[in-house]
Amino acid sequence: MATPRTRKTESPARSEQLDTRVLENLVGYNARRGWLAISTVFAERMAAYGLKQVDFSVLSLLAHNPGATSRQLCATLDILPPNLVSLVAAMDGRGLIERRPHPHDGRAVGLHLTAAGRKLVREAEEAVVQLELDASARLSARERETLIGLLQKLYR
Amino acid sequence: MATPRTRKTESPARSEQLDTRVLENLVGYNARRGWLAISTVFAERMAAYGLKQVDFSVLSLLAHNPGATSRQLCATLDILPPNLVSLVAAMDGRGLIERRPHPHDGRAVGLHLTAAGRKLVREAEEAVVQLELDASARLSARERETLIGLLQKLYR
DNA sequence: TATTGTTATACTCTATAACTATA
DNA sequence: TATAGTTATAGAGTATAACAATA
Repeated sequence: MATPRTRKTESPARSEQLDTRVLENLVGYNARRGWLAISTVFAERMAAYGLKQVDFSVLSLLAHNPGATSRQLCATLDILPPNLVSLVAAMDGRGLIERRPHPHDGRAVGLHLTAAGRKLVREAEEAVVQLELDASARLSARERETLIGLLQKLYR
Repeated sequence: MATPRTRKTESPARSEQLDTRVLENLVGYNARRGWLAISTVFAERMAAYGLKQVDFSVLSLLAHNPGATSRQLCATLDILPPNLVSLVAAMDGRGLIERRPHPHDGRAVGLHLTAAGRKLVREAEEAVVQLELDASARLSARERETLIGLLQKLYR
């Protein structure tokens, strides 16, 4: 164990590494650490596109769900409406999305990617797929699928 | 562009649910959602003990690594030193931990659980184990182990 | 009366720079 | 010169209350 010279039960923390066995048996702890690892790579690579994780999620959803509303994005991504406002405004300011009146509901606004937005999403999705493969390089394709399936059992 | 009633490939976002297939194929997205799900249950149940996730991690680490220093906790949990200060102060103020001079390094402070701290950790660890089982109830014991192992391949 | 989108705001979490005392 | 712990502070991220326009 970690008993350098003298006692054993009193001061094991003198060694550099701590015993993390309890935490390492928790799904929550490991899910957070795993997410954090990927998150770091994501931030590094996607800075080139000026996209954070939420930004990417929103743009990608709009690419595959043209005309989606803020409310739908919030419900899908577990974001609170007030916190989406500035994000959407920023995307609009960058010319990546357009707000059009919703065809069936005068209160709502349909969000659509612009041509520039579609181009960026295409590149960004490729970059994310690659970054994910790199960040999970120690997993086989089969393991990666299994991991995703098990994670979805936690929240879906 | 947006053809409201006739076409079907143009405005799919009229339905309530959005197509999330791209995001659902990403490990990062799923790890975050999975962690968030457990995180919610954790917050609900552990409020009774006055412990957030970091608080629990720190106390649990100290239970199994008596005399660990702030620096070691920071390195282990990926916390920045300034952000641990108030946490440790709070635990001290609640009478859960004690700061003792480090035996071999005059700069460092060894952190130790008090009797009250040890009692709380014992109860809290039991509660967390139970909460984890409930939050991952849709996983078999084997699946839970697999999930943890795969997550660790992402960061360890 | 309920819902969409919004403003304003507060609270928490995370990050950076700089200081002190020891090594 | 480098490290452990700390202070102060800034910036993200997340939360609530309240309002206008529309249903």
